[in-house]
This record gives sequence, C-alpha cells and structure tokens, in this order.
Amino acid sequence: MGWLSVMWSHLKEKGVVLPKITAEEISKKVEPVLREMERVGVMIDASILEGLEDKLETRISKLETKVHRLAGREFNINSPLQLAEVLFRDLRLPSTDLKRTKTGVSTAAGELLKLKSRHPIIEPILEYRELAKLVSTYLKPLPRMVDADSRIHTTYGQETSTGRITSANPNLQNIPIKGEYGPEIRRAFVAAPGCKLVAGDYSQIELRIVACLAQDKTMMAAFAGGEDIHAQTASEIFNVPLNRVTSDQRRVAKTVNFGVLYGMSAYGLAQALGISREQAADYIKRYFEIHEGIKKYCHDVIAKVAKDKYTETLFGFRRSFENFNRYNHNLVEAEERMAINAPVQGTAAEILKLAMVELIKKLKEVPHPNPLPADRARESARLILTVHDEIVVEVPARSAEEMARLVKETMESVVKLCVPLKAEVGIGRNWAETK
DNA sequence: ACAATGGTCC
DNA sequence: ACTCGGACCATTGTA
Repeated sequence: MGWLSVMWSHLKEKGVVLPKITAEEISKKVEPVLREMERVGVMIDASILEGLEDKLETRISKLETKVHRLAGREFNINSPLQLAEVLFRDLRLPSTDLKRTKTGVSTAAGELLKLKSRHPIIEPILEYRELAKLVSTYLKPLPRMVDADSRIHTTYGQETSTGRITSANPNLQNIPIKGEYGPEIRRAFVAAPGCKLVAGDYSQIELRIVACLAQDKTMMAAFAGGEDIHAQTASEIFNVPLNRVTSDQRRVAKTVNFGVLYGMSAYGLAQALGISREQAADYIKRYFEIHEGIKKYCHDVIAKVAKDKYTETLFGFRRSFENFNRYNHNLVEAEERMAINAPVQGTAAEILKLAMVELIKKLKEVPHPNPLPADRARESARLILTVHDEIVVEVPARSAEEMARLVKETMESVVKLCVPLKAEVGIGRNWAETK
C-alpha cells in the first residue's frame, strides 16, 4: 500500500508532499505524546471556577423561582418530560411545528426558541438550561479533579471511527468558548507560575483539505490567494463582487461551506439556516455549479464506498461502511454524508497528530552548542492540550515568542498540500487570552 | 445499570 | 418524510 494511499495517489503530481508514513504509524508515534500530555496535565485556577459557580448558582435560583411562578407550580426544569407537560398541557403552548422525540414533544433549545414570542416562560427556561449546564458539567466537577499541583489530567484515546483523538475523564475538548461565560471558564485554564500558554490552531484545515482532495480549482485559488473563504463563497453563490458581500450573505456562505464538509443535504442546510428547503436546494445547486471539483469528490467517494465498503484518508486510514447498500433511503443518505466527511475529518486528525509528534521532538531537542536561556527553556516547554485543530503548549514566559513561532512553523509545514496550511498562534497567561 | 434527552466542543 | 460529520457527559426516569 505504501505511504500515499491508492485513492489519493494522483495527488502527488499536484504538489502534495507528505512525510513517508502510514496512518497506522502516525497513531503509534503519537501515542507516547498523548501519554506524556496526560501525565503533565493542565493547571487550573479552581478559585475562578468556584467564584463563577457561586455567581451562576444565585442566578439559577432566581430563574428557577421565575419559571415556577410563570408555570403556576413547582416542577423539575431539568426533566424534559415534566417541562413538556408544563409547556404543552398546562400552558397550552402550540406544539404543532415542533420536533418529536420517542417520548413526546422535544424541548431542545432550538425548538423552544420557536415559542419565544408566545410566552415569557421560554426565555428564563433557556437561560436556566444554559447556566445549569455550565455548573453541572464544568464548574462543579473540574475543581474536584485537580491534583496536589492544581493540575487536571485527562485521558486521550484514538479509538474513533474517523481517526480523531478523544478526551475523557474529564473531556477537555468540549470546554466552553462561546457565550458570556465561555471565556470566563477558559480563564481558569492557566499557565504555571513563570510560564505562558502558547496555543496554535489550524485555520479552516478541513476546508483546505477538501479543496485539495477534491482538486477544486475555485477553492484552491481562494486559499492560494489568502482570500476570506466564506466571503469568496458568498460572492460566488450570490453572484456579487467580493467587496459587495454583506455580512448576512457571508453567514449563509459559511454555513454552506460547513455543510460541504458534512455532505450537506437541502434539508440539513435549510434547518441550519432557518430557510425553506427549496431555497437551500437552490444554494446547493449554485454551489455545485461553481465547485465542480467538490461535486465530483462527493460522487467519487460514494462510488468508492459502494464498491469497496470503506473510505480512506490521505495517509490510508480506513473507515468501513458495511451497511452502505440498504433499502432505507434515509439510512443510505446518512451513510453517504458520513462517507464524504470521513476522509476530510480523518486527514485533519492525521495532520494534527503529525504536528504534535514533530513539535514534541523540537521542544526536546537542544539546537545550539552554546546554551542560551531560550534553549534551556525549550526543554521545559510541554504540550498540554489538543483539541482537534488546536495544540496548546506551556512554555517559560521569556521564551513564549520564540515558542509561538516554532508552533506556527511546525504546524504549517508538517505536510505540503495543494493549498497552504495556515496556523494562528496566540500567547496568554490563560487559555482565554491565547485567542 | 441503562436508555433517552439535551448540550458542550471542533 | 426528509433530522448535516465526529466526540463525551450530566440528568432524569425506568428496569
């Protein structure tokens, strides 16, 4: 099989240069890196989390009272069953347009949002849910998990269908970042005294990968020219000059680009954008007219899976699709979407793993015969986190700038695709500051 | 102990 | 009728 898998072997004539290594070997090499990251852990300022918890508990308590008052009785807001009972039986809110679950009407946030203008109880319920989630999943558990050095230690895994890395006990890959309190929570992830955090994250790595795998000329040109890819897409599907793209058009285009990675259906896009299926189908039609490479890629992947029952990443990681040909139309389409996504997500994971392997080598090597302070610092720089397209390193404060350049350079050069890879780096006293 | 529901991240 | 890719985890409620 060799280092460049059969499916993608034509890409080496298109400027793709990869290290001569298989997916299996990448997994094996990253394994000790992951074990080291687990051992080192990440420092937590528990007082920040506890302070925030107190603040949110107070607010939650008030929201609870308010919801109960508006409902006319006390009930468990955390129970979707009881909540549905209150909303649709007691308060007689219309459930016609809402999704159903096996047990009844869905009370998911997206569904409740549709009722926002119908009753004042919806808003406090949504806020209650948001805050209760943060407290129960992050603010309460994390401080209890710190060791004597105030550090928490996750467990990384590689047993996923696409080749991505997982994090569990605790999961450090779903720490909030959005919303009012996301950055607040990330402020609790700190560098040890005298250190800084350096975070590098790949910019649109999956879109760059699909542009390359699909040899999509339009998208390759956009990335080569350093364009704002979402604005570029907007310009194409709305047929307006790049400098005339509105923020709303860009938002739509961003969702379309996102949809490409997931094998978008008109239904899925319509739901994501809150538009009609017809309108969504029109966007997709426009998109595929311009992006013939992407269209062909989707077709080729589906044809391959129908024939071989598996997909393959750039480094040859296979995901098997044994249930591909079934009579259930929805099931088949779901499998098709997974098949389109698997090589992209999987290749991104491989590139990140390779970057981590390279980075840890460079952090440990002693580059100069006459040791300068920054070089000794290099030995004490340590990988501490990885979140799918991001790597976080804890480094001595005085070498932060040098380490930031090293992280960026390593991430960008670990493979050569037919489009440039771009990594953005940030330095901070805590995780929030690195953005 | 387990399924269902909902929610956080990339 | 159609419910976009990949994970982990808290809570409720039943077995």
